[in-house]
Amino acid sequence: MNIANVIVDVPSQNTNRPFDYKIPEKFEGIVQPGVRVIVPFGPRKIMGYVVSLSAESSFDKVKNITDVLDVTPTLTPELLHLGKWLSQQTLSYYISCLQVMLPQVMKAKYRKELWKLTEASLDSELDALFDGRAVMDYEEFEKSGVSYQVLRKHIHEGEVDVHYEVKSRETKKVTPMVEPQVDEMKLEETLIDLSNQAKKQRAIVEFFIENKEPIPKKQLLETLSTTAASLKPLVKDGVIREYKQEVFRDPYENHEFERTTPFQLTEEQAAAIQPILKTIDQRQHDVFLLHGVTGSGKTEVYLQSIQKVIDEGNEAIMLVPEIALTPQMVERFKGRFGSKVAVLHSALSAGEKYDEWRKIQRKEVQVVVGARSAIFAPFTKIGLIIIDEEHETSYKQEDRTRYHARDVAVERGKTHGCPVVLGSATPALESYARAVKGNYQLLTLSKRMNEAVMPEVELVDMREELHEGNRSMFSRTLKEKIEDRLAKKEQVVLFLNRRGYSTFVMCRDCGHVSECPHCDIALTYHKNQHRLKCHYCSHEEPMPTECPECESKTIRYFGTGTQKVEETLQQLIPEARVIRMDVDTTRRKGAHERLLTQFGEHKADILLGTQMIAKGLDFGNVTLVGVMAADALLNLPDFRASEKTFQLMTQVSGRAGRHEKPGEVIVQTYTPEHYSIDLASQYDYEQFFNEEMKLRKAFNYPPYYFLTLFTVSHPNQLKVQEVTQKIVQFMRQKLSDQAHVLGPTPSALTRINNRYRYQCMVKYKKEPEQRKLVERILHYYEDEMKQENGLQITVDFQPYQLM
DNA sequence: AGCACGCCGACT
DNA sequence: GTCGGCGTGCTC
Repeated sequence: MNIANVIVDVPSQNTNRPFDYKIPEKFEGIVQPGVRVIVPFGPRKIMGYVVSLSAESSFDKVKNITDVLDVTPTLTPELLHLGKWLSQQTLSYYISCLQVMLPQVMKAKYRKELWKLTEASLDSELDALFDGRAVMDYEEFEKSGVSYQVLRKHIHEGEVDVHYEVKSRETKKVTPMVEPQVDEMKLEETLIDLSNQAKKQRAIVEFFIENKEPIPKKQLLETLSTTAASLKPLVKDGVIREYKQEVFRDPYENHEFERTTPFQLTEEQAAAIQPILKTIDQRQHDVFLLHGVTGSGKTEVYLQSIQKVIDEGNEAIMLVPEIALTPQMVERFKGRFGSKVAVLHSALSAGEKYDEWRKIQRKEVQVVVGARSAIFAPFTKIGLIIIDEEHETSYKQEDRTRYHARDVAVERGKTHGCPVVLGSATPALESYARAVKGNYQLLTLSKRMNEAVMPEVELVDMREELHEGNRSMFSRTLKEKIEDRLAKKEQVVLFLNRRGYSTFVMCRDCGHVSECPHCDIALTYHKNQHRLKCHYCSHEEPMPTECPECESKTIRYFGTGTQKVEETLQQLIPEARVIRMDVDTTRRKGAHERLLTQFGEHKADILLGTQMIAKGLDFGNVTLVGVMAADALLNLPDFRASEKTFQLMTQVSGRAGRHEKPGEVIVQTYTPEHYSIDLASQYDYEQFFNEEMKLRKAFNYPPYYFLTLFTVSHPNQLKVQEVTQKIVQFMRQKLSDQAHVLGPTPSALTRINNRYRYQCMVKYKKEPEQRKLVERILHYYEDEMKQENGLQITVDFQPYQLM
C-alpha cells in the first residue's frame, strides 16, 4: 500500500479522477485517505486530497508525493464518500465538492516564482529584472515584456528555475504559555535558593506552588505585575517551561450566556418529541417534518432532542437559515449546551470559521449550529440532524456545486442511521407533500406556548385607499395604529419587501397584474424594450397603456425602497424614532446585532426593514407589525411566488405579540383576495397547501414534477439561442413523452456582464437517464466551454433561483 | 486550470 | 530564416 490515489486541485473534465503517487518512506503511515498532500503535476506543484491507498499503480511513471499537509485526515471516509455522491448529484467535479465541504481558508493558494540558481550573470534584461535578488515573482517577469525565449534559454542551461509553491492559507493563532517544569518539592527548593532580592522571581515560583496548571504568559506577568525579565532566569534554569499553544479564536469570547435548563414540555411538544426520541434510541434513519406555528416552541423540542443525543455520547447538527440573523438562537444553544457548541455562520471571519471547524474536527464540541455548509461538519457519530425553517431558500447553494442542504442531510442521516428533523411553521410544499404521502413523519404543534394567540391580521386594501384619495404608501389605518403604539410606548416592526419590486406591472385601480397566459406567472417589465415578457415560456407582449381589465390609465410598474419609506415615515410621524435595517445599514460587521440590541432596549420605536427582520426576532414590546406591500413577492416571475408570500407573511406576523401583550398585524395589499394573502391572514396553512397544490398540478410544477434548469450564456445572443435550442431538441428527443421541455427562453436577467443568457426548463416525473444525457451535452460542449469568455452552460437539478 | 509543444503568418 | 500568435493535448 505505498500508492496514494489523489484527487488534484484542478477543476476540469480531464482531471476529474484520481492520480497515482508514490508515498515516500518518511510519509508512510501519515498518508491516508482524507489527508491533503502537495504533489507534482506536470511542471507545477499543486494540492490534492488522498482518497484511497493501493498496493500498486497501473501507471508506470508514478511520481512521489512532495509533502503532506495534515497529520490527521482533513476529511473523514464518510465525507470523501459524500463528496463523490455530491459530485454525481450535482454533476460537478469531485474536487469542487470536496472543497465546498471545507472552510475557505483550507483552499490552497499558488505562487509562481523565478529562482536564479547561478552567481554568473544572465542576459542583461533578465539580470536587470532580478536586480540582485535571487527570487522574484513570476508576475514581474510577465509584466516586464522580456521575451520568453530569453528565459527559456536560461532554464535549459539550468541557471534559472521556475519554482511553484503551494501555500496553505490557514493560520493558527498561538499564544505563549508557561507552566512549572518541576514538582512542588523542587519549587520549594528553588524558593530557598533564590536570593531575597529576587522578589519577582520568588513571586512567580510561589505562584506556581499554588497553581500547577499552565497559564498564558501574558496573564501570569499581569497578575504578578512583572515583566519577562524576571521569568527568563527561571526558564533558563529549567524550573519553568515556556511553550506555544494554539488558541481558538472564539467569536463569542466576551459574551456571557445565561445558562438555561430544559423547560417542561407542553402536551403537544411532548407528543411531538416522542417519536424523535424513539428513533434516536433505535439508531434509525427517519425524516420528520415538525410543523409548528410560530411561537409554538419548536426550539425547545430541538434542544431536548439534542440533549438526548449528547447524553448518549453522539453528535448533532442544527442548521439555521443564516445564523447572523438570529443571535437569539445562538444564545439559546450556548445557554443550554455551553462550550459543547460550535457556531458556523457567514458573519464570522475566515479565521474564526476555521477555528470553529477545527473544534468540530478535534471532537471538542458535540453540537454545531450553523448555516447551509455546516451540514458538512466533520462529525463521525451523528445522532441527529435538524433543519430549522426548512423552507428557507438559503439552504440551496446557487453556484457551482448546486446542492440543497436538505438532501445532504437526508443522505448523511442514512449513513449515520439517525433521524433528520425538518422544522417550519410554513413547510416547503415539497416537504409537506412528502409528509402527507407518508414519506416523512408529520409532527404538529398547533398552539403557541404560554397560551399566546396568533395576532389578529387586518388586510388593508390599498386600491380603496387610492380611491379615497390617499396616495401615500401608508394607509390611514396603519398610520393611526403606529401613532397609537407610540403613545402607549409600545414598539412597531415595519416590513417592506423590496426584492423584485420594480419589475411587475399592476393597475393601481383594480389591482390587475399582467400575467403570462401559459404559465400563470407575472410578466416582467423590460424597460429598454418597453415590453412584458414571461421568463418561463417565450411569451411576450407590449406594455399596455391601459388596464386590460378596467381600462384605467393608472397601470404602471412599481419601485420603492426602505429609504423612501423611512423618509415618508419621518414626514408623516416626525416624533417616531426609526431604525432602518437593510443591506446598506447592516453591511458592517456586527451592525446587525447592534441595531437589534438598540431596538430591544427601546432606543427606537419602529424597526423598519427587509427580509432580514422577518425571522427570529423576539421582542415582547412589539405589538404591531406592518407589512408595507404584501404583493411585492407575489408578482415575481417565480412559480413559488405564492408560497414565498405565504411563508413571509406568516413569519412576519409571528413577530408580534409573542409575550404578554397581544399583537396585531396590518397587511397592506392591492390584492387582498389572493388566496396566499387571504389564507396567511387566517394562518391557514393547510388550506393554502391545498389551493397551491391544485395550481402546481395544473401547471406541472413541483412537487408534482421535478425541474431541471439549463442556463446557457455567451457574449453572442444568436449563439446562445442556437445552443439552447439544440439542448431543447436533444432533451425533447431523448426524454420520455411524459417530460416537458420548455425553451429556449431568455432569462429574467437576459444580459449580465455582456453575456446573453437563455434557459431551458425540463419538467419531469421520472427520467432515470437524465443525468447521463446532461453529461453528454456537457461533454459535447466541453471544448467551447473551456475557452476564455466562451460558452457557459450551467445545470441545476433542483432550481430555486429561476432567474 | 495551466502549461508545453507545435504549427502558421509577419517581421528583422 | 526567427519571433510570437494561438489551437491541441496532457498532467500520475
